[in-house]
Amino acid sequence: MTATRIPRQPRSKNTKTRITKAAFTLFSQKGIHGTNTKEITEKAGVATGSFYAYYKNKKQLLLEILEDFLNNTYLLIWKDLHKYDIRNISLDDVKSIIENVFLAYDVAPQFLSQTHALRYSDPEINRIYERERQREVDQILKLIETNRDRLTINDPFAAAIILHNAVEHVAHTAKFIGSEIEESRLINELSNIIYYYFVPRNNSK
Amino acid sequence: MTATRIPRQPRSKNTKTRITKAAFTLFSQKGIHGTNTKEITEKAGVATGSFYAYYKNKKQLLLEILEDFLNNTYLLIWKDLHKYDIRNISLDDVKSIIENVFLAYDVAPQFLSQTHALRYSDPEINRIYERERQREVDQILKLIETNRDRLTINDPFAAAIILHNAVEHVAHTAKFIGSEIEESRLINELSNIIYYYFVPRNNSK
Amino acid sequence: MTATRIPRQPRSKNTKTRITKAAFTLFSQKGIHGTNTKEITEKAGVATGSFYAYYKNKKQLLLEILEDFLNNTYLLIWKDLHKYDIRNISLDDVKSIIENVFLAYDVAPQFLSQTHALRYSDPEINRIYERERQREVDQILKLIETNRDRLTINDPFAAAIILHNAVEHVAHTAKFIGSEIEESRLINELSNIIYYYFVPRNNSK
Amino acid sequence: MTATRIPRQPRSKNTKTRITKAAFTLFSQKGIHGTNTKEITEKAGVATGSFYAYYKNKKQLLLEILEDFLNNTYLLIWKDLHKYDIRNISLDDVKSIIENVFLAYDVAPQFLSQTHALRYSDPEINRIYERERQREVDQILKLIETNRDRLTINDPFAAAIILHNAVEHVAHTAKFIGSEIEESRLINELSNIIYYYFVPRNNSK
DNA sequence: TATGAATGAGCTTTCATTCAT
DNA sequence: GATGAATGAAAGCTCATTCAT
Repeated sequence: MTATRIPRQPRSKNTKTRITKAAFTLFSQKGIHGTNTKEITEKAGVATGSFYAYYKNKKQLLLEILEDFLNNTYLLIWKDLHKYDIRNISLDDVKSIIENVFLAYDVAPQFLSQTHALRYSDPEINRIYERERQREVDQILKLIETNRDRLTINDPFAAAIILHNAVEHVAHTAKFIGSEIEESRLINELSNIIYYYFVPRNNSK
Repeated sequence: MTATRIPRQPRSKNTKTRITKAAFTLFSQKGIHGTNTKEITEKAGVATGSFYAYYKNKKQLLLEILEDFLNNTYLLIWKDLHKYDIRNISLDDVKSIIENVFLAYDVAPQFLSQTHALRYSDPEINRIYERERQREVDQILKLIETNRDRLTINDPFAAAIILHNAVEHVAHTAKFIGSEIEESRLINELSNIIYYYFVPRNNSK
Repeated sequence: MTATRIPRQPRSKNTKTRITKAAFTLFSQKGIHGTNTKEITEKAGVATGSFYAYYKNKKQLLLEILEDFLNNTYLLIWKDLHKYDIRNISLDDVKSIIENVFLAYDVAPQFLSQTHALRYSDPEINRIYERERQREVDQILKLIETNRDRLTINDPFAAAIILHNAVEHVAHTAKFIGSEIEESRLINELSNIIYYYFVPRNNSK
Repeated sequence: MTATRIPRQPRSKNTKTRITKAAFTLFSQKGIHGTNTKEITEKAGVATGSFYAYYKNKKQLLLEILEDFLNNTYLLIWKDLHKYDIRNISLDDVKSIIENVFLAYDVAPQFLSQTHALRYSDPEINRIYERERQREVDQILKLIETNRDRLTINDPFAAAIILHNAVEHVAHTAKFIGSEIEESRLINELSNIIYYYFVPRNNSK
């Protein structure tokens, strides 16, 4: 009924930005459920009403922030995948790709963790993440398909899903679940697994 | 002030069990945040007050249920890992292990998904999951260590973490994230990746 | 979803009664729109939550109070109409009937006025009032029908509606709209109009 | 602080008119309480701030609209009453007067219904309606007084109030309360009642 | 004069938890 | 042990009104 305001003047652009930034920070720090609108507006230095002028409700704010984040930041890591020439791909190339994914998690680890957590209980959050995941899987798939004749991969689509999933979640685990092991060791070994999956080594140990 | 009641008589044991079962079902169906105590006690056919006789609060209920579930059901899948003789391990053995993990997720997929989602915002939930994860990683690690000399694995601990993570999350993804691909294809390809990581194939394509 | 509580214990019977009474008073004094739930619960000396244990919302409270009031108090005035023997009805009988209606308005004039005002903007309030109105019109209609052959009334149903309406609203007007004239004068003259409608007087002035 | 603006230039006259018209329509459609200032200014195609340039607040807008409406539209029906020569008044004359009142309710039935509803909770609204009512009652009273010696009316003032009230509310009821009976039947019978009150019929049935 | 972004008091409603019985 | 009525802090959201531009 009440249409949300579309900022036209610099003043209000500022207001919306301040709300978004405050929400981003608080969601990361205290969790989505742990943050209420009052806290957001207070941190943003803005009135309660302004919040609802720009966002229909808390949920819509979250969806917008997440979508922006994934589009602007997250995707970038996987986007350049097609640049690699799989015929000459080296172990270091693989390592470099994986390192980039790990780095992506450093941009806003808390926020990613908080929203990721909601995938399984919130269909709308999931939808946004899924769209992104499929884009990323597609990048991997294209890389495989391009050189399929040179690879011993039976099911490229399944492989793409699994590889994406593995890299993604190992990074995720490394960042959020304890610190029993250094990241570099995980990156190294994951690189090995993937590299030797693409480029079988000789059994001549 | 009132210490949490430890059920001794059959009648109250029944009460606690009924609360636990009702909560498990509702948490799975409606999510943790989506379930309130009134619903739990109503479904359990028990008075509101009884809830607090057995549980300090809603959170403690969740922790207890989760811990029980992981101990009694979840762990079982990985427990028998040491039975495998890695010298003679076949692709089908690997597939069988992975299939078991996938099966585990069928026991209570909704509940797992709901609680898993809270790992990243709730340290106590995370602690319980972490303990479990470490136990499972240990099983894999033992398997590797036993045959280390026969394998080309540089960093067994890192490998164990990654392998566990990959299997775990591919299963997770298969169950909860859309159904763009049949599980069997994921299981097959994941088995390939892991098997050929352990048992390098000849490069003689 | 949350079923409203049906009071079983004396303690809670008391609570519901206190809410109802407080609401009745406040609605009368400050108007329906002018009264909020906080005021009601405060006046009732009851917690906010208790309100919603007994009533789904403010609207439902109003409907219940109104329905009770009309059933228990309001109807009574018209109920005994059939006792009158129209063949021997006197001007004083008519006057007595009208006086009773006027008296009915003294029981809770403010509340009647407030709810009456909502008939035209609220279909549910109107439905309740309409049911009552039709019952009352029926009483008048029965009285007319019984003696139709002795009366010069062309359209008894229309007449019943009009007579009911006139008595009702003259009483209403007398109570709520200024005090430019004494009630007794209105009662007297209204009695005349109705009496001479039933019992035509001679034109021999 | 800022005095309410009195429109002098055509442009602003237009603005005020547009606000008034939009408000009239919305009040009629959605009720007074159901319409907010944003909706009004949006429908008027005017900025929020402009509203407060012309009206102190929402209430004042309503009062002005109502007063205008009663002065310009409503009163007209009763205004010509003195034209009737009561010595030769016919049943059709009475019917014609009543029909006019009924017609008046067709001009803006929703608006009348919405504002009428507020009489009993809002003294200022009531004041406006009362002034109007007294003007109308005066018209009837004059008609009676002019021919008092020819009539059998004991208390002309009371009679005027009652007659006005009856006509008014039967029309009101006919328009807003269900449709269990055709208007024409109500008009006919009401005309009978009033006509035979003025011009007693012979008892020679 | 006109604009529309910003304000914030105020409202309804929920629900984990307590406690008298 | 069990009951369920009562609690009240806290949350989300609305909207009449103000005021800088």
